[in-house]
Amino acid sequence: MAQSTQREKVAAKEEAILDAAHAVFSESGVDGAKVSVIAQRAGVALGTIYLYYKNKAELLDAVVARFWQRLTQGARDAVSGKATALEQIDALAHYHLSSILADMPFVGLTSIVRIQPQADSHHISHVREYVRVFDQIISRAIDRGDLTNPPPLWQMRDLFYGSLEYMARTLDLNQKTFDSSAVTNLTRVFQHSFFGASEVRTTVSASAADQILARLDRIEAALTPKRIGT
Amino acid sequence: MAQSTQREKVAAKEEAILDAAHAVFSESGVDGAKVSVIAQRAGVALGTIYLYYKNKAELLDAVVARFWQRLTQGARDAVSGKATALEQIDALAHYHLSSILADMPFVGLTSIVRIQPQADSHHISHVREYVRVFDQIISRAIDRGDLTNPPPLWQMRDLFYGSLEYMARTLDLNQKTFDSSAVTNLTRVFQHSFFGASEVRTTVSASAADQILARLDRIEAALTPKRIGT
DNA sequence: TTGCAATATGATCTTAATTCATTTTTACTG
DNA sequence: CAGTAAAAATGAATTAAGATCATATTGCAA
Repeated sequence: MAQSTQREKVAAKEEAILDAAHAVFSESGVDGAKVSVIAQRAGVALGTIYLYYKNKAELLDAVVARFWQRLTQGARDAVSGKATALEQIDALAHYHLSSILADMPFVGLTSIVRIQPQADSHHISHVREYVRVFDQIISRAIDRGDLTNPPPLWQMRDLFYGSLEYMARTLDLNQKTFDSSAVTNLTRVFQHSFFGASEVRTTVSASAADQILARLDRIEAALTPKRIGT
Repeated sequence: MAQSTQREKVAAKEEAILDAAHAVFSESGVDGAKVSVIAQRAGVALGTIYLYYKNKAELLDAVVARFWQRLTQGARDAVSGKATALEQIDALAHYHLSSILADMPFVGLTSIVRIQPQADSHHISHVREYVRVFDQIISRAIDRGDLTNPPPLWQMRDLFYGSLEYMARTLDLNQKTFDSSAVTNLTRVFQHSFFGASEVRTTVSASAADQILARLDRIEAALTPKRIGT
């Protein structure tokens, strides 16, 4: 700890406690994690933990909160470069799956937080913030008219995150690493079920090329006055 | 307890303990549940619990095991009357969603069991048995040739159960009861993404077409000031 | 350097899981 | 039906871990 100000020292210690707690919770589960071990790992005395967090449950809350915050930031970054809704969905799915896979033991824990009768309002608001990344992608696509006759947003959201969490569990259980086919297929589901206009599904694919050509013609025509940069 | 034989008495007492445990775990969560309260609720002395189960964790395991067994039986019954794969999927989704909704506080708990380092092999095998109902529907459909070029079974399975669990959580969170549109839309996703639309994926180089479409989307997005008609 | 407020410590307290010596019930025998 | 040995049940005592708090240490300003 080579911090100058007191504030920095305190912040660093808080970080150390959260890091230790994250590790110990991941290794031993919530019940198995001993506060004394967390304290030891963080290089502070047992009582110090209770200076920063009221009890074990609040410590877990803090670790979970930090987890969601980081995840949210990462998700925004992952999506930012992509143009179309489907590309964004694909990028988000890729990011989400690889992120939770990288932290599986901890992710298993987070569902626990929900159980605590009180105080999960924090938790919920963090999750809300996180899934807003997805919601915005879809909302924009709907505004743009990309989705014809879409189901309620929450159903698409639950389909997306529910599928990915379960896939992550399966991959983890089978000692597999990231599987890009899972992401591709999920994106494809979105494409076929929600994005693809009803005609794409009903009429035959043979006309796909014709459709594309027709659309290119339309775009080209629309572009003639204007110019597109690289 | 008006049982005649000793065996029946013991079985009845075991049932009573499991019932009490199920209730108390649901009400208070795993940590909050006191074994003494469970014992009281079951009408036995504290020590008696430990005659039937080695510790609290094993008691939870037993409750969870019974939960999965009942769920499996119910799922088989729910599917048995239906003829086509899509009807069976719809019936299973309906059954699964309403079942876990009816027992949400407990369902939240079950994910915990996975955390315990040891002994979840039981748990996993129960879950495997349960999801076999789904797997068989899909396998038969594949054999029958209903699915052309399907994704791996586990991905469809995780999509199915993951979506439903998340939908259940959302409904529960919003104090909603069963929502049949959620089931309908999930079934529709299966129909459009896996069952129908065989040509789309098989014939035309799907990836190439997708890439072109994605690029068109990007171009179209870049044109946002100008609107392109259909 | 001194004094004081902010921090940190870990022995102590408390609560709840688990054990086990004792009691009660059951089932069998003469 | 009494006697009795095994099985089942009990709850006081033990143990483990979370939480508290009186005391000690540190950082900072005058």
